[in-house]
Amino acid sequence: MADYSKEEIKRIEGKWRTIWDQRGDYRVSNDSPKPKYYVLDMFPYPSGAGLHVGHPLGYIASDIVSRYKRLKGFNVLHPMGFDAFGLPAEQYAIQTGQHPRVTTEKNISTYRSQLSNLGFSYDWSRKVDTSDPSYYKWTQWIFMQLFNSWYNRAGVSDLNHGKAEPIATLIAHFEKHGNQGIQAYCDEPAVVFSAKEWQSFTAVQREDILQRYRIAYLAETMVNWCAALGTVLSNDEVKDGVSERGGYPVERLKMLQWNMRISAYAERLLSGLDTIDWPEPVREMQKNWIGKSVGCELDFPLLTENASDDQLAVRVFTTRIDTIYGVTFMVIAPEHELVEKITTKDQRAAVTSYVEIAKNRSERERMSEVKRISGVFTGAYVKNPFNGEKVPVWVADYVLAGYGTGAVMAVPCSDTRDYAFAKHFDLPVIPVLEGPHADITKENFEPKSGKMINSDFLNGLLWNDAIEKAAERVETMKIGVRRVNYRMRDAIFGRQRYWGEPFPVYFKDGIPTLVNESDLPVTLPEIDAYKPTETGEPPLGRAKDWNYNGYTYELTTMPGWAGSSWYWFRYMDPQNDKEFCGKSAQKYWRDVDLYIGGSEHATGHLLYSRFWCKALKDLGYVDAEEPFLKLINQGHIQGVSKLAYRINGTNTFVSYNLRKEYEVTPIHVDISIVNGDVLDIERFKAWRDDLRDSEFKLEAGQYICGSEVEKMSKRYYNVVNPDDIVSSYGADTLRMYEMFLGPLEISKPWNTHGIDGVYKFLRRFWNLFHDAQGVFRVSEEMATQQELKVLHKTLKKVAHDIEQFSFNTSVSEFMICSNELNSMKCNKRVILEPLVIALAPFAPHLGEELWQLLGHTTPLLDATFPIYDESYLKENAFEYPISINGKVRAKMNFALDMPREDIEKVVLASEAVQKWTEGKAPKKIIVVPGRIVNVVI
RNA sequence: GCCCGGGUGGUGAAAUUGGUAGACACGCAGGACUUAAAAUCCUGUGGAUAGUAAUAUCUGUGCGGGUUCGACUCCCGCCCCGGGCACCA
Repeated sequence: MADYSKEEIKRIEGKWRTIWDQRGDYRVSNDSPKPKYYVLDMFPYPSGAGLHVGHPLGYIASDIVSRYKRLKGFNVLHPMGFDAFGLPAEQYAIQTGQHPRVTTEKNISTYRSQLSNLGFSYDWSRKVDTSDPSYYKWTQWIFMQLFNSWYNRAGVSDLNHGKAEPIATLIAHFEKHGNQGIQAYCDEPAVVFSAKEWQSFTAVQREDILQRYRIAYLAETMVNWCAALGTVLSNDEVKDGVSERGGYPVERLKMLQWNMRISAYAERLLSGLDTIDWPEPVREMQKNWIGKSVGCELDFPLLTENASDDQLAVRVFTTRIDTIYGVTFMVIAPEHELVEKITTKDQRAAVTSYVEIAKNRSERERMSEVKRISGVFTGAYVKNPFNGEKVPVWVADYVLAGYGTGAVMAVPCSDTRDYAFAKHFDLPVIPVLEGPHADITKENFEPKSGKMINSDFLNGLLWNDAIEKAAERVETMKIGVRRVNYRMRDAIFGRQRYWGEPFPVYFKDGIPTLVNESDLPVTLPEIDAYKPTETGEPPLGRAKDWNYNGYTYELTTMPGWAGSSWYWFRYMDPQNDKEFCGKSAQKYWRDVDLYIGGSEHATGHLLYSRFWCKALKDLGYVDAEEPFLKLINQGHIQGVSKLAYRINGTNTFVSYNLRKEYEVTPIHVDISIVNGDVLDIERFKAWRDDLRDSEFKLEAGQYICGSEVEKMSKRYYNVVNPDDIVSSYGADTLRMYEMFLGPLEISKPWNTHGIDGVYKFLRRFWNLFHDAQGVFRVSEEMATQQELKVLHKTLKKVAHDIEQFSFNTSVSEFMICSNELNSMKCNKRVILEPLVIALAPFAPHLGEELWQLLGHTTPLLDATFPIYDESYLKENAFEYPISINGKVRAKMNFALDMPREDIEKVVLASEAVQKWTEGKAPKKIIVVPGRIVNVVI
């Protein structure tokens, strides 16, 4: 007796997991004549809460694709691992003294067992763990390569391209020519030096210069310091002036920090987006983050009575050089170096106090006061180089020191911020554009519109032609150059934390120096507590006897994104202890064909990974310019929280529809003690001690809870554990149900209501193979045309849907197929066997069991996905809807190869059409073969 | 404010990309089996009107207009929801 019952499911699924494991079905070889296909999931951070039903959504999809591609004859790499360094384990360590390694290992093993319950086809022998020394050895090694390189822009026509090269080539150049003739992407060097000077520099001075060129470098930078977390955060970890994790306040501080010169790659990161198949929103986000703007940089010479100052000029960056005749004032950032120098005596007091206030205002305050206009006149004037007009210079904090030159030429007639500023301080506005949308005072204002006026040689031109012409003039006048600016800043690469990769760096006479490659990895030392030292050093400052030949190590650790910026390479060759990824593995797998994960990583992980991939390519270690060819963002499964309403100041709860009559505070109730919307009052009282004496105001004898859709989280008591679903329905049902829920990319709340439908389908499918007594039985008869048609229609749709990543419709397709076969009472092997193969990517356990019952001894994954045959789908006739004036009024059958004219004749002569046309000849008749016949009267 | 997505039954959603809107599933209603319930199976199910009925007609994809023989799909204007960016010159 084998009904597809709960017990039977448990038996089947357990059995196959064991067999897969023992037989090694999912081991992947790097040496195969088959074409490769690499399917990657964004690896999880193993949190203490374990997996909830939302996590596997993307993993299920990628597993379906992996299994499908294997059946299609590809050698598929489908690995899984853990992004194991991170803050929660460390916070937990600070509170409990428990070593983060211990917590992390425990969490990893929970995750692994939860994942294997779902029947994923991962090759676990390729598991990576970013916190394992054998892994982070190579993270450190990559850091060393980046430290030892610079970005050369020479020899490339487009200045913004170029590539990373070993630092030795730069030093060789310095020795011969100083830093002249170098086209490097670097911090503006304060000095230009000759070869002679270079040779005269001390080691410290030389290193100081090299740091300006290295791709991984140490520099004094403004950082986002989060005192509560005791660490710096990158820009993408700060949201609205508070930390993304925990929501603690963040302030701007200047600190000596490790950085990554990602800005050197801005142009390649941008143009590379056109070569990869990624969702539009992610590409947009990366484009915005990179923030390219093309314009001009030019000098406005300072006008002053003081003769010694006449060298000074204010350099501005503008994308709208065409509007230069509309400049009526100039604004520089409070932090601008010229503020000191140019402010006149009369204005000094006002300027100093303004600058003081602006500097002390935190980023957060500055953001929240975006709309407030403030600024102060410096007393200084510059000369507009185009028309010689005298232009007053103001200081205002709406101009940012960190972007462009920290100074703007204000054109109030075409820029809304400049306009607001001009209005507020009563500065003049000169219109330079004329057209229906060119008036800034009007609602329909459009800055890029109209024709130039009041602009001398530009008059009459369109704005974009004027930009071109004005830019030419700037260059011929030698007052400036065309320039491209990027909003993207270099990435901070250091944390004042314990649980991260140590830097392979020590300090020798104040010079940051790399350890020998043979001394990698630099392992995390044991320390007695995981918090900063009393003197404010990072936790690693507590380590005893931790040094490199007597020299002190760098005490910060690498940020969370270090380990995840190259992990897909490690999966290709995970055991290699000579290289981070061997050449031959690299050649075979090359890049990721399909990457599935959440869009929250759009400007973090996904950008850093592209950056490292490009840098490694420049240095000759990898072949791929882009790591992830196709990206899919799976949506998030949200939780449905249940709420009870407590009357303020009492222990009485009112039912949902009565809550408006009282002052109430909603509290989250554990969803396991709510049935539908009805609260189980006894279990509620037993749930928490403080609720034992609760009283209730009921409606219709029941307590009804409210609901809210929010993030699935322990904190809201709305977590659904996949293990629970697996134990009552089985992994196959859960897998199919999660796919059935809707399109992969869409976020949706979890509800278990529909899961029965999927379970019933699987049971019915199972029953096709079993007789009324539950004994396995298939017929060896030939299939009928009709049965073959059902089979091939299903195969065609399912294959097509999987390739389109439209898994919800493929599940529906299987249901339709099974319903049809059921009503035909078809139990023929020739029909059922191909369906088992096609269904197996979705329901691998069930598939494998039926495959075995059908008499196969080899793994199902070695089978071939059945090829559908169009000829079975061909109809010789088609039932045409006959529409009259757009409305379907009749249906008629015609052979598919029947000529249009003949169809027209028959349709016109038909009774149905005669009735509607009342005998009159129609205006027009349109026959779309295989679709519709439309009669227009 | 700017840039992306998206609005289809009671619910989750389909729609071969301009060709019978609502497939498939949940829920609901009715029926069969059963002493009864659960489970299972069958039937119906966007709305309105007419009819004992089979059925027929109208209406219907956020709102208003347009293109077309034909629009959920394309174009213009508006409303609402979700996501991202936010003084970037």
